Amino acid sequence: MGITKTALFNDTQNELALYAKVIGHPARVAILQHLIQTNQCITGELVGELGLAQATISQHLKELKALDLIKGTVEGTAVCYCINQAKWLEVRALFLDFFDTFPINNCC
Amino acid sequence: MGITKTALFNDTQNELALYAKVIGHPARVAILQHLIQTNQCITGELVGELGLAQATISQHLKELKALDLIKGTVEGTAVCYCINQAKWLEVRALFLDFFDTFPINNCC
DNA sequence: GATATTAATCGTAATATTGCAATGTAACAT
DNA sequence: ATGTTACATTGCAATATTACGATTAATATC
Repeated sequence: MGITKTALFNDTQNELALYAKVIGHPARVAILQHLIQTNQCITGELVGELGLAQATISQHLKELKALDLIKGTVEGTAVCYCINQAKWLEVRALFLDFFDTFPINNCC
Repeated sequence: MGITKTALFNDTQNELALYAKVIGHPARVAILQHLIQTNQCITGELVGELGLAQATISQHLKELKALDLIKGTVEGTAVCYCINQAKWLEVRALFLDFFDTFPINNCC
């Protein structure tokens, strides 16, 4: 059906899944990495860097912005994007929590 | 088109996105968490725990197994699943790397 | 062997995602 | 004012994902 039954799961599970999903595309990973490395950049730079059409990049940026992972400010005709540090640290903590609990022993 | 242009991105980006994608569903998050907490469990237990149909759970388990995140061994009519610790640590390192590099200063 | 139990697989429907061309919009430039 | 530049949005096609009923395969039990 293509629709996820979020009601069956708790908030942490849904939240983690939501952020994992947005990271779950190499273009969005590349955008985040680029923003981290350069601290900021304009959309045109990303369109040049990655090999995707402008409309596609814009769409990926929209998804990252929807989850508040990045911020954008208009600078003339250009738009400057950067990581939303507060959110980044929040999501980072979410993943660290998830990965820090791991089984010591194997079985099966 | 629904198809990701993986050729445009580097191995790390594609790998991270791939694992993020599989974590990007609350049912699979719940399965992983349950396996971590109980160290191991059979499919039927998961079907009882989460509120999804047996076929759906089986499908999610298949995806986790496809990425080698979990292992399953047949035990009579049941199948016992557990975390593949080696892979778990590998993926964990991938995400720690990704999140450990973050910008000190904000902009925009 | 017949039958129950457990889980994987198949088939299908509904929805989501990815990607881009075309178009729209806002700010700047001349 | 007109054109230009930089992005966003719209509309669409192709593919992927989610979910489940029905069926199948494998092992137990009687």
